[in-house]
Amino acid sequence: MAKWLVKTEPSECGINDFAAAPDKTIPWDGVRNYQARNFLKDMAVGDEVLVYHSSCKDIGVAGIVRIARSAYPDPAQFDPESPYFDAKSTPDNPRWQAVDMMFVRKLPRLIPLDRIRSQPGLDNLALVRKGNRLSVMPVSDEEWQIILAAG
DNA sequence: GCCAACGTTGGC
DNA sequence: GCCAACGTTGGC
Repeated sequence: MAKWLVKTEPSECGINDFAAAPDKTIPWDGVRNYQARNFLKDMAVGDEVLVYHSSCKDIGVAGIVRIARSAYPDPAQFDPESPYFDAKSTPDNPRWQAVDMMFVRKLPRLIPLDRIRSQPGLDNLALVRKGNRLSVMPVSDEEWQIILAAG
């Protein structure tokens, strides 16, 4: 079972939104980067995902969710009203994918980015590499352990 | 708010 | 196919 990390702005959709509706699936949509999209396609039901809060006051890993539905065409790409609309995408040949996620748990304390940065063994994790903007990334079992142990 | 780093676009 | 210009990301 693979493991992942996703970045999100908590003002948009953070761990608290999952915690507030623990029995509901929440679509993870709006990813508009090809590399991230390809990782979404690799996600399988049951995979666990670290939820990382970015562009906010408390930056870091805030909780864990899991994949409830594997990749399907992101409906937002077909909606002209949506900020995620993509005129070059068609239902026959959709560019962008979404998955559904579900709450697992909130960490007792957020694991701040600088804590994660200071751990040895995370050199291959895109999150801590300089200038990295990838918003969906794989996390190895070892990296997963290191990150959670830092909390 | 600043700005470095990045991905994408589009002219050539 | 190259690459400059542009818009966005995201930490600080």
